[in-house]
Amino acid sequence: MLKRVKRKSGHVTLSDVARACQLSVSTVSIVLSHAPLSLRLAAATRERIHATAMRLGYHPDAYARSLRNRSTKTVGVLAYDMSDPFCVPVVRGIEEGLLPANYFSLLMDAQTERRLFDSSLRMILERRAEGVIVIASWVFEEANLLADVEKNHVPIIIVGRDLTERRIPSFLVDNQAGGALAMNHLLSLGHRRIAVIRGPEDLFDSEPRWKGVQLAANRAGVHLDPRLVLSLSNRVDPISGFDGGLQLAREMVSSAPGFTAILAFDDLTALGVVRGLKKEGLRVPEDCSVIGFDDILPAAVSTPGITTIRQPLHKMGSLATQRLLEALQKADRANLSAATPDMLAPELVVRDSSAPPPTKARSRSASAALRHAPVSTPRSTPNKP
Amino acid sequence: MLKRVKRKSGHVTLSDVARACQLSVSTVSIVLSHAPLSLRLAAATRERIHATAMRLGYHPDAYARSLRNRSTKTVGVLAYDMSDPFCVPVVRGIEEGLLPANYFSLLMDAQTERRLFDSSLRMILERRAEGVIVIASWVFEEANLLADVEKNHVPIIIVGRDLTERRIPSFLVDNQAGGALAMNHLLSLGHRRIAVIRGPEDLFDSEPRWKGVQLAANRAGVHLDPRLVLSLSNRVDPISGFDGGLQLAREMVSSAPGFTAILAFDDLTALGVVRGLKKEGLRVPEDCSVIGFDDILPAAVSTPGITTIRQPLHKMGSLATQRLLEALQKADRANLSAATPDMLAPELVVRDSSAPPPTKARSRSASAALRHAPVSTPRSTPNKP
DNA sequence: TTGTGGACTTGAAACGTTTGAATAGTGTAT
DNA sequence: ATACACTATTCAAACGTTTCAAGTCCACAA
Repeated sequence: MLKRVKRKSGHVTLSDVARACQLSVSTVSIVLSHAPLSLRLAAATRERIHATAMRLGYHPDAYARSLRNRSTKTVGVLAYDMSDPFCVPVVRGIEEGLLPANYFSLLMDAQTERRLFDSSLRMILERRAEGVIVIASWVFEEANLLADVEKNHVPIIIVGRDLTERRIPSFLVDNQAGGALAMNHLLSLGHRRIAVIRGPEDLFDSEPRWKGVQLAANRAGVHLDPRLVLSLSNRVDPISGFDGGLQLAREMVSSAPGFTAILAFDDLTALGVVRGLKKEGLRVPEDCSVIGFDDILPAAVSTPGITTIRQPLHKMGSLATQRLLEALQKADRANLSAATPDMLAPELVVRDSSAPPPTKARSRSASAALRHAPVSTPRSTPNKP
Repeated sequence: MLKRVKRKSGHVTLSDVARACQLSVSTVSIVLSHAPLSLRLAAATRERIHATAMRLGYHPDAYARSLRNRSTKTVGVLAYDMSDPFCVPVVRGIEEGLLPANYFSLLMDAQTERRLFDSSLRMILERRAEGVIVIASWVFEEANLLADVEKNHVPIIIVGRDLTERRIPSFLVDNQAGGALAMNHLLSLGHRRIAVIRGPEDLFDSEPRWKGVQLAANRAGVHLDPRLVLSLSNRVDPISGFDGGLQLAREMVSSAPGFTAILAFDDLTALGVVRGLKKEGLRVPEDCSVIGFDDILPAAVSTPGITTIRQPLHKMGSLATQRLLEALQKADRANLSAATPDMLAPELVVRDSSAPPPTKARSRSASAALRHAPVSTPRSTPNKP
């Protein structure tokens, strides 16, 4: 039985090891932290110290160590909502970037709550993260905490949203290019009467994506029927897009049928659309094609697999990390700043939810189209091809 | 312009605030930490201190504070893989339990890698978490680090796996009941020729789930054709079940057709099965019903929605947290221990992937069944109903 | 004996907090 | 005047580390 001194915390400390070895704390520290001095120590002593530390289950106190070293090797990661499948690959990308640099991620989940966003950021600051990566998709208010981040000279980077207006380096997908990519895919399959479900207003991505969609349509001389352009309402939680897509798809089928494809704001919306179309008796892709955006897991594993525009989420995370680490490398720790966002190229992923439009003869959708709304006549535009 | 002393770290400290206020560090600390003594201080002073702290963007150093207070208010959460949709709700449940208690979660993602599991646990220990919750689904080796956890008197709890053999409190779903629930659902719909896809051997859940399935089948006097009982191979990553389900479903259709339902090990497997059946020209649920297990997001948003056995993931997380917090409340910090696992009741969630078996007259599946393998004759069993 | 130098080990200060004990300042009753 | 009781503020030590400067030994050369 060990004689057990009344202890404050249950943790084994350096001095516990030192006592057990009959050596000073300094010596033990030198050995266990592999300081250069340890080479000057008798090999036998080193051995004894290591053995004892292992036997007692010693683990250095990161808090004391960081205090002394003035370095925490920690990067705060503030995700807006970990239950959004969007966040997961980004976080993974960040962690994989951090690992080889021996940095450690302090992951906070804001759960789409403003209050939590603030307290998480405060936490990150208090825990002395050397840098912060924010994964933000919804438009968060001018958090005055961001000012505190700057006052404390903590470099910050944002993923998924453009905040270069505040000179914060931003990594995001090129939404406009993505919107165009999606539209062009449908056009190239031969679709002309295309419904669009735009994102909610409070989401940064909505506008540029829609712009890309319009641009591509205009360029091809395809008219977008206003009755077939609806918007999701502001989201309350990450998967509300599903219900939105389901609802809006059904509405469109009854109010303005005859479209042969739906371009949805994101994958969850697209999945909702598929469900809605099914309820209305339409098959995907035979009667109506569907395309999403993001390429999250559910899009890949549902049947039919959802054709979508992939955001390089993993890459966004790892690039942001790269950038942050570079800044941390520099001794001066100057605040990062950037004038233009880093826009990553989206990528079309063709799965089974998109196909050429039904031939008029045998499709329910196409016959409806003929009945209510003739295919718009292509117009040539001044744009280059 | 502030005169700026050459500073080691960019962080604003108590003494910065003290200097700016012309007060001592103690005074400032007393006020900013809302110590009882602060009531004895002049209101004006308090005011001045708060204002200055805010102006400078002061945030207390959690490291120094924890060091001094010997309390980190931190619980380590070690998830086996955050890209598995299984983990996300559990973590959410944990965080929601921790929040009101003013505890803070230190989330580590082991990414299904043994090496990372170890280093994450070490990290958690070094960061002086007061307790640990491990979300483990695959069988991890006798991590000797777990011994260190005990040596340091850190209570530990496991979610998703029974480790009471090592006296570690365990929260998990009652897999056997779940397996039976799934089978009974299919039976009650009228299915008699049912295929089963068992989980991989290295997954703890596989065995009890299968046992429940068998039990329910026996009780109903339904024979399970060995050709229709296949196992997933050991998983390399969380979504490998999808490919497995896809593959095995196709194999079964060609090698032993005629079944009217597939009971899949988990939701991703079920989603794979749906895809596989589709490829073989079978419709779900018209030609073949499919049931999964877990109730993860993709199961809910795919079309048809996957009928599944819901694990109360959120609840598992919050119950584990409750239990841990109770232990932390007690001053003695005795190691937790438990002799029997807490098994939570699973819940049947009926969606659109399950339906009564096709009537023989018009179904492809049924005609195949008749051709190759007649429906097994029900046998009565000695079991009670 | 007295250095001298090497090999090995330790003392002490500092990191940013908190907190019980101590100090200065100010009336007020003796 | 002195003691007393406030009020408002500060001192100093400690938490567990790391690291530089400074020990202590001891063998061996002078």
